[in-house]
Amino acid sequence: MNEPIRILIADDHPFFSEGVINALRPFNQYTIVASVINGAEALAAIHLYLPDIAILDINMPGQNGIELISAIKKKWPGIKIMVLSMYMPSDIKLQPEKEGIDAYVLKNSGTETLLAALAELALGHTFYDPNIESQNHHSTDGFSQTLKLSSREKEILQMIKNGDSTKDIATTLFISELTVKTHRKNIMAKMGAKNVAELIRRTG
Amino acid sequence: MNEPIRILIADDHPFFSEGVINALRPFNQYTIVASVINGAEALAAIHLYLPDIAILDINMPGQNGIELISAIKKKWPGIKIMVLSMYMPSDIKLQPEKEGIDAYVLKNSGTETLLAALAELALGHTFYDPNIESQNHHSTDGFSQTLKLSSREKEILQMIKNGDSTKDIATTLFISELTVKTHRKNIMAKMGAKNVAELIRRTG
DNA sequence: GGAACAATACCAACAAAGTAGTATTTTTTT
DNA sequence: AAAAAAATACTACTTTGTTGGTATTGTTCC
Repeated sequence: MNEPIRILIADDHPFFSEGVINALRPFNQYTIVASVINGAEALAAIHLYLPDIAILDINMPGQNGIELISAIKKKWPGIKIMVLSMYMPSDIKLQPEKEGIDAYVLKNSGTETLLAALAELALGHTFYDPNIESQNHHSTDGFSQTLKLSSREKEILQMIKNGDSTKDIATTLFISELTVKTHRKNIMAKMGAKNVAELIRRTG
Repeated sequence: MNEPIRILIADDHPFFSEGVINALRPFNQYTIVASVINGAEALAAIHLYLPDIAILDINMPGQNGIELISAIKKKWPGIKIMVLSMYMPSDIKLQPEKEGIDAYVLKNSGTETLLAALAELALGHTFYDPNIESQNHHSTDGFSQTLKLSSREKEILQMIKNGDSTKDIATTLFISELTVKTHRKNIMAKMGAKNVAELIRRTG
């Protein structure tokens, strides 16, 4: 028998983690070395246990999941990252590799999908949940541009989501309202949203 | 030994259900009689198994969780309803009893909270997760009116959150755009929001 | 029966957001 | 150094959303 594959799981919903642990119990090629509930604990636990695979929920409170992933990949490039989430933001959906995500699985998929993803990771491959396509395909589908937002755009998106108006944003960022409008327009286009409500739906 | 308390669990995330089942396994006063993944299956399973307690996720795809609850309560008034959810919409938070909810527990609470809630239900009491208070307290705090929305307002709020425009809403509800605008205005006032983004922040 | 609430509809004025372009400068990547 | 991407700013126009009123009808609560 080979060495078991060491897995860390980070999710702020204890029952969910327990469900995953339970699902993996019969397969002794996998060992759960730690189960944590936020990003800070995840970093500490990785330092301590050096898992082969980190299973992360990217919608945890406190910090940005994407930043957590890049922090992990920076320090420990060898660790495979699996994102296990409720839904997948459309920008990530299109180029998960760029964010350092080796696999993603939807939470409403079952054990089979999780096991398939783990098996692929063990082989050094990637795995992206096929169910993700049917999740919410909106009008943008058909021709998909590079939907990745620039950091300025992400900054402004965040402010929009906070309820800041174009004027508010222009004032705090010391730029013209017109510039903010341009960013806004580009964000909308990239995310395929036609108003703020849709924008929020598509970006969590 | 008394009869075990029969529980049904409905959640569209299999791992989560497994986690709950696993957490309850050591306590043989509880039996999970069914685990389903949507509202329609829940109704069928209740008909078949007549559980004492139904644990429901109100954010399941397909149908409205609140409507599911009232459907259950209408046919089977004796069944205790526990809502187990990621977050709690602020209107429900304020008067859960009115919606027929006997207990609610946040998904990021642990086994202890779930067991406490089940114990209270078994005694015929209600239980509302205390962690819910700290979830999101925003600027409106200080003077809190009765923020309860009428059912029409809740319906329209939901459509706004879905990204529907005033015109869209008027068309689907067969009412005047002006009426929708009035509702919109009243919703904004009751929720203390000045734009759609804030509205969404305040209502999960 | 009266008071309060809910749902409907309207008006007017204004603010903000969204659509559709062009264009310049700076930064980053190749 | 050239190319590409990002950030900036502008014009002009359309649509949607927000504010602040009034008003009628029906329902529900006391």
